[in-house]
Amino acid sequence: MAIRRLKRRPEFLQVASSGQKAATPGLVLQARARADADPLRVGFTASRKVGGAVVRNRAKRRLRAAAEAVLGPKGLRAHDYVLIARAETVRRPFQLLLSDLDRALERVGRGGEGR
RNA sequence: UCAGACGGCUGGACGGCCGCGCGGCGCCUUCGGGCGCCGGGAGGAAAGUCCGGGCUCCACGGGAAUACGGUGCCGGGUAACACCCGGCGGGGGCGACCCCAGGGAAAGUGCCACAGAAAACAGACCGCCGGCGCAUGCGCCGGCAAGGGUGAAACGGGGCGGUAAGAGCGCACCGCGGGUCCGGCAACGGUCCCGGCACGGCAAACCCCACCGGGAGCAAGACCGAAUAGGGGCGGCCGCCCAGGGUCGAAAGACCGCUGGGAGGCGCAUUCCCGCGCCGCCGCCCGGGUUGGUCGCGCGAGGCGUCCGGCGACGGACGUCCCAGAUGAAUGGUCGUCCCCCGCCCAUUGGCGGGGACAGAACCCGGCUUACAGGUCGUCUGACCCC
Repeated sequence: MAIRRLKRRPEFLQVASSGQKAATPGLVLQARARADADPLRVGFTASRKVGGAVVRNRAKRRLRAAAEAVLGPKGLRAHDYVLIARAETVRRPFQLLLSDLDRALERVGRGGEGR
């Protein structure tokens, strides 16, 4: 299934300022509930701190693959998620990266309004 | 076999599962799109953005001079270059080869740290030689610049003669300068003759000479498209000088940018000469397009192969292929097997763990520069061994 992407800078800023946040060794997750009932949306961020262009692209691709696997079945409708890459994102074994995202999603969901 | 020089190629392989974006075809569609099949989807540097072009828009009238920037041995290659090839000159290496910003220093200005006596019209610290005086090694006077010392560099080099000691003072050689002739398209090289040391170095110091050069860049630019500003048209108001015209007036004159010209200001890199364009305020209408979308946007100085010309860079002919096109930015994620490297354990097989370089297209080409684990091929050089 195709997940809608966040693309505009204002959309990212909105999630960062008004959403919730959970940090794990492999990634940082930000989440925000929207008023409408549209499907969930997701965005990816990898700053210069992570590495050069090659490393940042690879980090985004791994986060995208993890989002397909975890957010697809478990993500909430009408939510915006932003996954932020860290230095570990590229080196972390993939199974651990998946469980990182799983736990982060749980922690964020507990604080929010739920389904 | 070892050591080395130069040039080229390559940049992990295979498979399973799950994906991304592009194109084509087919089907479906609520016209937003969806599904299926097929095809192709990162680099040698895609990097730095340092040169040269294509392309696009802007500026674009001519001449002279100036300024600014760049290039700098010669010949060739090329669309072009600061690139490449072949030479020349200088330097390094036993050699294969490598390195050089390599025009002009008798046009002028300037600089040459430290050290050293002295750093550029020469001069004399230690010294050398002669004379005089005496307390025989010092003082004074004169001659000298070969020797020592300093330095990146010391007013030709070292040799013979010569001399009190010395000095191109004399001689031959080398260097330097001028000329003749020969070879070469040329840079330049060589022969012979003459001169008799005059002309230190630095031009990546200013400078001089020769040649070249509009500006900005795909966020260029075009189209579709709410609002604002600028632009065009109409109406009104204001404005320096001259001429024409118009209105009012009997006239004097007054008024009117309606027409032409001038002055002034601004622009065309600067200056000069000629030349060209534009010219303030308010209202209404037309129109205008930031974000967004579409195009630009990949058939090209194109790749590969064969043959021909050329020492080579490269050129030509024929055949053949179509080969990324994203825009919060696709070209992948993951697992397994194998390959290579490293560490540890057993140390024969083997086992465990870790690692696999530099790096990601953004309009496109030609170069340069920088980064890079490893593998591989070819040519050549020097040593040693064998025949």
